[in-house]
Amino acid sequence: MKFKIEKRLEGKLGRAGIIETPHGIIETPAFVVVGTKGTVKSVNPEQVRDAGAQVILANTYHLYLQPGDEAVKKMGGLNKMMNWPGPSMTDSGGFQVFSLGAAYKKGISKVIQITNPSMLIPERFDDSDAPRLAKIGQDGVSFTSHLDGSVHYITPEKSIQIQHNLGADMIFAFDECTSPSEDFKYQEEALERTHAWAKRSLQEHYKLKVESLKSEENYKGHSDILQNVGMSESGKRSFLEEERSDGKGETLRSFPALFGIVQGGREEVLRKKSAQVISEMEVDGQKFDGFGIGGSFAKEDMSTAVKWVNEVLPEEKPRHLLGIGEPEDLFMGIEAGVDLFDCVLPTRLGRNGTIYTKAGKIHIMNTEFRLDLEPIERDCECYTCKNYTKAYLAHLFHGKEMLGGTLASIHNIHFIVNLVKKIRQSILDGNFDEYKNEFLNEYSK
RNA sequence: GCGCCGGUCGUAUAGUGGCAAUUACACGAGACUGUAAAUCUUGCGGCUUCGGCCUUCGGGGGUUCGAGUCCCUCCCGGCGCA
Repeated sequence: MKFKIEKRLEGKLGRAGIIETPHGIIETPAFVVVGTKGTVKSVNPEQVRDAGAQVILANTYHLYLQPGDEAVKKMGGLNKMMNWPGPSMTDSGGFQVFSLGAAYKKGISKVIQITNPSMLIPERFDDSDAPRLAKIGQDGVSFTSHLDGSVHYITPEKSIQIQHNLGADMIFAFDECTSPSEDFKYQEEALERTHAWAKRSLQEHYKLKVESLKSEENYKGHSDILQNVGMSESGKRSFLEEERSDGKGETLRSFPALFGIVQGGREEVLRKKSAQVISEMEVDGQKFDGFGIGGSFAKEDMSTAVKWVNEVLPEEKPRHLLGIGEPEDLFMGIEAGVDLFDCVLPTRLGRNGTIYTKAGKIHIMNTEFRLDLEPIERDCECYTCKNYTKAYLAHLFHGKEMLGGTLASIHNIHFIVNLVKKIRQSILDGNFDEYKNEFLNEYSK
């Protein structure tokens, strides 16, 4: 994986760039479409592509449970299995430490409304005996499968092994996503754990790289490279510069790029420390290829937290703001130097009948749309808008027809992916602020 | 004509003396941010100062402190016998 910055936002952290992966390039900033179980729910890869998506993200935990990472490997890896030709990523399972752990059955998620102050009580609310499917152990996390109740212990090493088997282009270190309602002491404790796990993730990643290079199948024809294995540090470093060419412009061997994850809750000290530690972390000269910014946020905190982190992270590597995706958040993140976003909202909202428009979100099942013969947006270029009316979509949803969720998801993916593309273009054209104001004025009026 | 069964919120249902009345669907509104999610919450007789108040279980009458529930009668529907 390579990353190149093309243009910066004057006086700000934002930038537009290009990531190169074995499955093609990603023009950044970019929105990554989520396909947790190796499928973007309700839409096929061609529809995802046609909606403008460049890259998708699947989940380690879910694919490990079903069908199993070995099965995915046998099917030729994530991309081949799901017939997705473009760049791909996998999340590490770190979010499930939170969603199936501290957040389990509590109705809390990535972004917490500060309007509920009880969410932000200063002392840690000890509910460790509350029912949860994920429990943090000595050196990993034990998960009780939501599918069949079986228990699985996931360590950083295990997460990386699974992700190597899944074979995405970009993978993430195993981390602990914390809730903003945790107190400083817990955030600090969790952060140390995340850092220790990051180190182990990096170690395991490096180890698997070396093993893979040493293996028979990779040996063939590449003895020159392998002679370096086990030799000097500089030698190791040189062959580990992945995606080397054999002189004919072909990639010899591609490894996933590993992203380290910054945590630290809403604490400035912890966020900055984390960005520092993660960006400097190395194993035998190997560092993280990019960075994830994780954690559950209070909406009001998100912008400052992202800025704290991106001021510290090295600018020559890509940054991914994990799980974030409302339009306002995208402008905020891009302005603050984020290159990649992923979020389930376009597809989840779509399936549940909420549709993005430039004038805000609409509930397609509301009475007012039952006889509305207009497309969702007259000037939208997506398949849904070019071919169907709101009345028909409303009918599909009322009738519980699967196509409703599909068409709404296609539009929502198109809407969000292309919003980010337009923001990127505004950076290149030098009119980011104008575009931002113009869009947000109409969107939130 | 006689006998039996039945008529409850849009629909289908629960309810056999304390009931503004069960459940499901439909309908209305809302939520959803590294997917336990094609899911969940909530409203669904009217008014309300949220304590209540009023009007409701085919129509009418009655028994009772109290009736969707018991009695009488009428209307409507189904089945059976003539």
